[in-house]
Amino acid sequence: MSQVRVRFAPSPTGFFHIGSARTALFNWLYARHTGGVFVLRIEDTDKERNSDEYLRLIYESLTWLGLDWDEGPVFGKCGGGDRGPYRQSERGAIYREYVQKLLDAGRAYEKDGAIWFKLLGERSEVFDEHRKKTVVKVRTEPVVIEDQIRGRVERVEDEDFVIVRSDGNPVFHLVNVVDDIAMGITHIIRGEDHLSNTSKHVHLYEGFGVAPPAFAHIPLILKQNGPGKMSKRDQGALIEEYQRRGFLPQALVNFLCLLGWNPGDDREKLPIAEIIRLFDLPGVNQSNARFDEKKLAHMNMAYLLELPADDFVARAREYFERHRPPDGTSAALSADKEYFREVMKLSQPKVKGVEELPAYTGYFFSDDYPIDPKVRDKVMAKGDPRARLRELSAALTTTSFSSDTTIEDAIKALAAEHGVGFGDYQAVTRLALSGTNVGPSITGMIRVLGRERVLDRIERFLASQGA
RNA sequence: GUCCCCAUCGUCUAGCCCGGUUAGGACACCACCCUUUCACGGUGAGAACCGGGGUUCGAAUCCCCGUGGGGACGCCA
Repeated sequence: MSQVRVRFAPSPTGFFHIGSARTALFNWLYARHTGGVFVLRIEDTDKERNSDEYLRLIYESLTWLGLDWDEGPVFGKCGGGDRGPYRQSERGAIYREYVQKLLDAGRAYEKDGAIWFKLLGERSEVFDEHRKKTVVKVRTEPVVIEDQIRGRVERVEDEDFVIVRSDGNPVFHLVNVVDDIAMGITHIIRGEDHLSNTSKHVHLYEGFGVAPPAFAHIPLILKQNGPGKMSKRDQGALIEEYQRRGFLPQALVNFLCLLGWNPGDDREKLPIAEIIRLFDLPGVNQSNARFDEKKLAHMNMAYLLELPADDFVARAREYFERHRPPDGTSAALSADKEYFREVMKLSQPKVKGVEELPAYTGYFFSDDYPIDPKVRDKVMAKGDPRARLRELSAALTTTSFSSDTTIEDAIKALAAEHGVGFGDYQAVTRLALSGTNVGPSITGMIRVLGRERVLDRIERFLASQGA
C-alpha cells in the first residue's frame, strides 16, 4: 500500500480559529499514525481577502500547537517538498494546464466570460422558485461517497458550475481538486461543511480521469453559547487568544482531540504519542460537538500541575512580560529574579492558568495591596486576632526563615503556648500579609516574603486596625 | 424552499456495528472528607437513551416516520 498523504489547506483570510486547528490536528494525527506525509497548502486564490499577516499567523499557530508539516511553505524547520509551489497564488500555470485538459476533452465550456464544468446527462431548463431564475438542470447519476467517518453518502449534483471566473481566476473547487491530484493526496480529512461540496469534487476527479481519494468528513465544533458552528468571530474561537492567555499548547491539543474522538476507554489526559498510536479515522464521531472552555481550563490545570518548576516559572515570566501595563513598569518583573521564582513556585499548584498569576501574586510585589473588607470583618470578629498577630510578630523576629517547617513549628509552638489553634494565627496573618483569604500556604508565604516584609506588614496592619 | 449530515446526563463522551448493562467516565454544579485559607485530591448525590410506530421473548442498540440540531445551496474558501 502506498504512503498516506494528507493535507491541511487553510486560506489566510481571517484569524486562525479552533475549528481550523482541529482539522489540522486530525490530519496531522492521521499522518503521524500511518507514517504518512502531512502537507500544508495555502489556499490564497481570493486576492481580495488575503493578507500576509494572517498567513504568518497560520504558520505560528501550527508551530505553537506542535503540528509540524512535512511539505509546504518553509517556516522554521517545517516545509519544503518537491510537489510545490504550496501557495495557490503561485500555481496559476498548473491550473491553466488542467483547465485546458477539460476544455480539450469537452468537459468544460465558456459562458459569460467564465469557464464552466460540464456535467454529463440529459439537460432541461427549469425555473428555480427559490432563486427566482431559470436554470439548466442536468440529469446525472448520484455521486456515491464512501466516507471513512460517515459511511455511504449519496448526493446528486445537477447543475454545471464555474471553475474559472470571468476575471481569469480559478475557483476553490477546481484548485482544490487539481492540487490534491498534483500533490498526490490520498485522504481528504476536512470539516463536514465540505460534505456537500464533495459531489462537485468527485465529478471533477472523474472529468480528469483520476480516481478520487478517500474522504473523511469530521464533525464541526459548535459555539459555546447560542446556535450554529463556531466561527472566527465567536468568543474564545481564536488560537492566538489561547496562546496570548498563556494556555499550554499540549493541553489545548489534548482537549481538541477529545472533541469528536476518544481513546476507547475512560482516559482523557493522555500523551500525544499515545493519541497518535490510537487515532484512526473510523474512531472519529459523527456528531457535532459544543466547545466547553471550562473543560479546557481543567485540562490546562492538569498539565500545569505536572510542569517542572523551572518551566512553569519561565512561562509565568513570559506571561508577565507580554502583559506589561501600558507604562511598561511591572513590579513583578522588576523584583529580584530569585524572589519572583519563589513566588511562582508557591503559586503553581494553586492556579488553573498562568493568566491568573498577576492577580494571584500581586501583594508579593507591592506593599500597597487592598484589604478585603468582608474578609477583615470576618477574621477580626473571631477570638483575639490582634494578640495572635503580636505574638507571631515577636516570635518571627528570631525564628529561622530557612524553610516552611521552621516557621510552621514556630506557629505550632505559639498555638500550644496560648491554647489556641493553628488557624487562629493563619487567618489573621494571611489577612495582614495579603489582604485576602485566598492564597498559597501561609508558611510558604511567610518564608518567601521574608522577615523584613512580614514584620513590617504586620506592624502596619495592626496600626491600621487601631491596635 | 431543496439537498446532505447528525441525535445518550447542562457539556464532552463510553455503550450501538455483533439487541439482554444497577446505561459507565470526565467537565460543571451540590454535599461531605482531607486541610493551614483557597485550590488540589478523595467520597457521595442529583443529572441522559428526542417522540411515535415497527421487528423481537427482549430495543439506547436494528428498520420506518416525525421532531429537533447542524451544514451546504456564490464568478467565497
